[in-house]
Order: sequence, then structure tokens, then C-alpha cells
Amino acid sequence: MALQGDTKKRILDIAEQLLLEGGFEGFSYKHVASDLGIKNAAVHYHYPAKSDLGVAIIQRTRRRFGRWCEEIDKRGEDPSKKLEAFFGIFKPFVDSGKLCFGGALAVGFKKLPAEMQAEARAMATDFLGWLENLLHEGRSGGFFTFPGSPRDQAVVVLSSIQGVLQIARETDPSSFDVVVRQIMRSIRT
Amino acid sequence: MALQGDTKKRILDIAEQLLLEGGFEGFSYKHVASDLGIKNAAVHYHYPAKSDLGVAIIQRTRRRFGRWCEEIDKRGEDPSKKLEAFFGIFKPFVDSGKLCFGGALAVGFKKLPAEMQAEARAMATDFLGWLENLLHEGRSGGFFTFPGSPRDQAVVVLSSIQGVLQIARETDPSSFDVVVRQIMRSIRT
DNA sequence: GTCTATAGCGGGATAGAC
DNA sequence: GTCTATCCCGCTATAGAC
Repeated sequence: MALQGDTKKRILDIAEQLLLEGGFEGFSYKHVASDLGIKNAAVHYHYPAKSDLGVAIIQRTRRRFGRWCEEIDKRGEDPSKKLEAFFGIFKPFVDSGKLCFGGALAVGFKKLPAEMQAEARAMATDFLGWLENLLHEGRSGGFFTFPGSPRDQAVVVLSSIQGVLQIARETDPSSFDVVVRQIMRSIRT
Repeated sequence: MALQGDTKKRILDIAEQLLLEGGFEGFSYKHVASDLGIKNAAVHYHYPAKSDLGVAIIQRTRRRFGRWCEEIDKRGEDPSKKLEAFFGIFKPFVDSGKLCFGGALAVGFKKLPAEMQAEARAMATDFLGWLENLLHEGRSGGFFTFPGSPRDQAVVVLSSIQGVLQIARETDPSSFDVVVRQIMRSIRT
């Protein structure tokens, strides 16, 4: 039942979860291996260096987001719905006490391998670009009101989300919904 | 010239900087020691366990914030000035490519010693409480406009700041000023 | 109060058998 | 493709000399 050959994918799945829980330095090959029921060295077979694993995680996330964007555009909903859908991406993270990718990679960022830094930066740019575009369309169409440029507002939105996922974990998980609601109420006309 | 007996304080200063750069797991006793020109073991003399060091850093930060609050209240400025002063606390962090305490402790939070978790939580509560109070006063006095409760808006403000310090480090440092400006413009009447 | 030395552990990574 | 075994490293922490 296709349980052969998908070890590589399962490693990625597990490593991703561990990354979102405690950052890139917060898990080891042994953690991944034992969660999978195999040994340390088998993981190295699929991803020789830890940076290979890290890069693969971020690249997959970027590909997923790319597909998500296409699908959202196809649906042709109004900007408010689209923004809510964007927030919805992060909701499962809150519910399982995890961080977003940006937040999980942020603290150890300066010590990350260069290729991971580049991918993480590109991911942030992906998110900001999509938000900027949406906010621009939304304001032009009369759905949103906010000061400054769409780019500036995009930075605020992404910062809030990344920040609140961290704060929610330390204090009250409902903080995420609070922030989403405040943002929606403050920019919707 | 008082260079005796202040090793303990200098350890705290250095460890604080290292914490803000790469989180609590991102530095070692050796890093602190070599920055100070002493040896590993001498640091352990002053702070036997690393959790002692971590707790001391957060507690000092909380005391400092407490004094800052008193001073700000004494000045009796209007709410806008006070909020700008709050943002000003974080400006030096941006300029030196550092994170805020909340952000630096967020990723490895679940693996922190329990006493550190408690202190970090209390620190977040300190910040949120002060912001809530300010936002409440500001709205009552006609200085601010925002939807929802002052507490809800306080969560948005703190999240944005914590988030943007991380995003600024990965992308553009000017993002911090952008977020501050957007927040001020969106809540000021 | 700082030093040298070392214990003990966990991490990333590799070699070679199966 | 997974295993056992191992290397080398850096980390926290301690013992005991000075």
C-alpha cells in the first residue's frame, strides 16, 4: 500500500512538525528517526546533511503555498474571504501549539546554513508579496481601508501573525483568533 | 574603578546580548566566558546552572520595565507619546540586528526550565498589561480609535512588534519603522 | 574568584556489514 | 535502504588547585 519508498517523505513530515515545535536546532536526527521507528543513519541516507533536510522542508512549504495561491485565485472570492483563508493556513498550527515556519526559523536564523537563510527569506517574500497584492486589490475595490502602502500593511499583517503564534503558545491560545479579528475589523470598510 | 565584584553583572550583560541574538540555546557558558576574557568555570561560580542565568536576565528586564513605567507615568505625556516611547524601547534591538526578549525566548520555549517559562510569561503579561492600560486611557481620552477591547488591541500591538523584529532581521531592517508607523496611523484619531 | 582538568552527555556525520 | 558501531565535537556541570 505504497509504504515502500515513502520514507523520504515521512522524514520530511516528521522533521517539519519538530521544526515547528522547537526550531531547527531543537530537534536531532535521532528524534526524527525514533519517531519513524528507524535509526539515525537511515535518515542520513535520505538527507545527508541537516541543511539538506532544512532546505527541503522550506522548499516544500513554498511549493505548497504556490499551489494554495493558484487555488485561491481560481475560486475568485472577494478579498475579505481570501484574507480569512490566509489566516486559516495558520490556524492548525495554533491548535497544536506550534509556530509558523517564519517564527520557528527566526531565532536561530543567523546560525542557519546560508541556503536555508536564502529559502527562509524567499518564503517571507512570497507571503509578503501575496499579501501586498491582496491588500492592493482589496483597497482598490473598496473592500479594505488602511493607511500607508499595501506593502507596509502587508508587513504589519505578517508580523502580527508570526508574533501572535509565539505569544499564544506562552499565554493564551485564543490570542490568535483575537488578532485575526482585530486585523479584519480594522481594515474592513 | 569598581572593576571588582561586577563580574556577575558583566556576565548578565553579555549573556543578555547573546540571548537576544540567537536565543537561550544559541549561546554557551564558553561564549559568555570568552567574551569576558575569563574561563567557563568562572561563569558557573556566579550562575551555577544556566537556568539561573536565564531567570536572572528576564527578572532584570522585568525590573527595568517596571522602573521605565514609573518614569513614563511621572512625565505625564499624552498617550501617543507614551506609545511611541514604548516602541522606542525596541528600536536599539533592531539597529543591532537583535530580537526582543519575547521573540528570543519563543522558539525554544517549551524546552526551557519551568522557572524561565514562568518568568517569560510574566514578562509578556507585564507588557500586555501596560499596553492595555495605555490603550484604554487613550481611547477614553479621545486620542486613539480601534475596534475591540483595549486588551485585544494590546495583543495585536505586542505581536506586531515581536514579529517584525524577527522579520526585519531576515529581510529589511526598515520594516520595524514601517510597522510602528502603520500602527500609530491606524489607531491615532 | 578564577584557574585546569575532566566527567558525561547528546549532537552531526561516516564506514562498512547485511 | 537500514543496520551497528564509531568518530569527533561542543555543551553543561563539577572537583580541586591556586
